[in-house]
Amino acid sequence: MGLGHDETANGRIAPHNPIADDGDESKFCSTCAFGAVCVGRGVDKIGLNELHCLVEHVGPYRAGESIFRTGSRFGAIFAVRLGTVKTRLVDMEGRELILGFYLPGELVGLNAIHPEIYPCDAVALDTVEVCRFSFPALATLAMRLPQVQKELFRRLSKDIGDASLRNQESSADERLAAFVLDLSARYEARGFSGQSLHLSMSRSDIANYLGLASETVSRVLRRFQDGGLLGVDGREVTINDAAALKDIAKNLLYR
Amino acid sequence: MGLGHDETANGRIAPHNPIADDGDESKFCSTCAFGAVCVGRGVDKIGLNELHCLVEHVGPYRAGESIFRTGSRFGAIFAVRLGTVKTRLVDMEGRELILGFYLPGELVGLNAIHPEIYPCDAVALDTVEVCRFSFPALATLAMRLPQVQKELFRRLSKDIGDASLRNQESSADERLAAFVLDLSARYEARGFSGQSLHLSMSRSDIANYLGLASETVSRVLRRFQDGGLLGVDGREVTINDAAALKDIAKNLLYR
DNA sequence: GCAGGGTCTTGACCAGGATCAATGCACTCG
DNA sequence: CGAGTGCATTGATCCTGGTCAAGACCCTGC
Repeated sequence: MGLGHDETANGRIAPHNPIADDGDESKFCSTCAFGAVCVGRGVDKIGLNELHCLVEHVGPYRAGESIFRTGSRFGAIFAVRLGTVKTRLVDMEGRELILGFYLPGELVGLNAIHPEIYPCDAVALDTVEVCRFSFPALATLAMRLPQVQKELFRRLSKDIGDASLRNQESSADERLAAFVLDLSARYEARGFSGQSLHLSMSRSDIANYLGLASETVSRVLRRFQDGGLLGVDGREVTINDAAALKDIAKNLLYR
Repeated sequence: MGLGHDETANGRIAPHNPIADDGDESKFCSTCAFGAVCVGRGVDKIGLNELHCLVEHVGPYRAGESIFRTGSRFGAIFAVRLGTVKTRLVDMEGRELILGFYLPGELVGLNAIHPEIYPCDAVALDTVEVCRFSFPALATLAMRLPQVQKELFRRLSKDIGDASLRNQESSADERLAAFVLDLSARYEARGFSGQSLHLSMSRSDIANYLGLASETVSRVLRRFQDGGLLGVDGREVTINDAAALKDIAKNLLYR
């Protein structure tokens, strides 16, 4: 904890990767998925303490390591504290299907409640630390604290909406514009810069997630750069014309 | 209630459309989304009664009528009792995006918990009756009955998994094979025939849902029929070679 | 019966993006 | 330092499935 930098798998320093710092519990909670429950919405001190007792800090994981694996028994959900996590399936031909990317403060593993085993892998894209919430304990707590139950319902419901919106068929340009704006908004929601962002994932991860070929991702980013919409330098992206991007992505955005 | 047939908007009789009959409460519950909670899993009599008290029967709706509309305040989730419901967005250019189809026994509206307004329309595809569950009441009940809470978590979680699987990029053949098999399995899970099924939705609804053109749906169905995989007669479909279909759809199925 | 309006089907053509292939680039390690 | 590796970029070609257009089929209502 309190790492001042992001050390990637190959040891290089990537200072842009934001951290949900919990050196100060209240600051941590302000960026965490359950922050609203703990801090903002009138949960009493006892409930707050119980939630904190229930949390277990895990990590760090290095890039490529798994937080959980497909098929293992579901026991907990995870809030990302540091780094970026992707979730993925691997089909029998060994092809990967990326389900989502999770930034600091976001919750991973909600899709495992139903099957009671994790239906996907959760893999660190860079150095990752997480908070582990035992789900049985959380559910029990939710029996007593309406705010906790409500927040769980909300989070689950939101993920349904987000996932089903992604089903819209759309062009490569729309998808990429929406992808960048979505990342930007999520960083901003946690108090980080939404203007310039670091993509922790490879082009082929992005492509896979968006249902495109990685070559297409390259080409579209290039086109956006040439058109002055984005600045692209490897995995560093700056948004230069958010309005134009929003216009391109408009059909994928309103949620 | 207890309608012995399905009367569509134009008055024609379509005897194949299954019904989640609740003339007998216990039979109804056996096909309903909450059946497992009420009947199968050790909820005490009091809890069962409370759940039944909370249910409100609504309908019938005729084809094209809305159960709820985008933007209206979220107050309840609905279990389909009779007929088929689709959920959809309409974008500013008036184009429709179909999010899902719901058969008897399935729950509609779970994606509305988060935004607290319905994020989509729910529209009857034929004559529809539903059970209305006030969500605040249900959440309150869930505070006391672990099985109810658990079932809600499970349903929400399942919808996340289902929605994100649909994001996989795949060919028209894969999508249609998976679509038919999915419908078949869902009918079967409720005790109806999975062998021969009636499609309540138009070709263009299917196409929209699958991210295809309706012409493509026609062509692929024709090809499946010519290949002996399906029997297709308008909206009546029979599955003749489930194994072959599963092989085509294999990458979209294992969940 | 016939006209009218959906929905579905079929055909011809076209384009967006996938695939294949080559090259560049950055970093690691021997 | 130079080979090796993985990722990113760019170009050339091909194919799936979308679009446009016409016709078939079915139901309804006059």
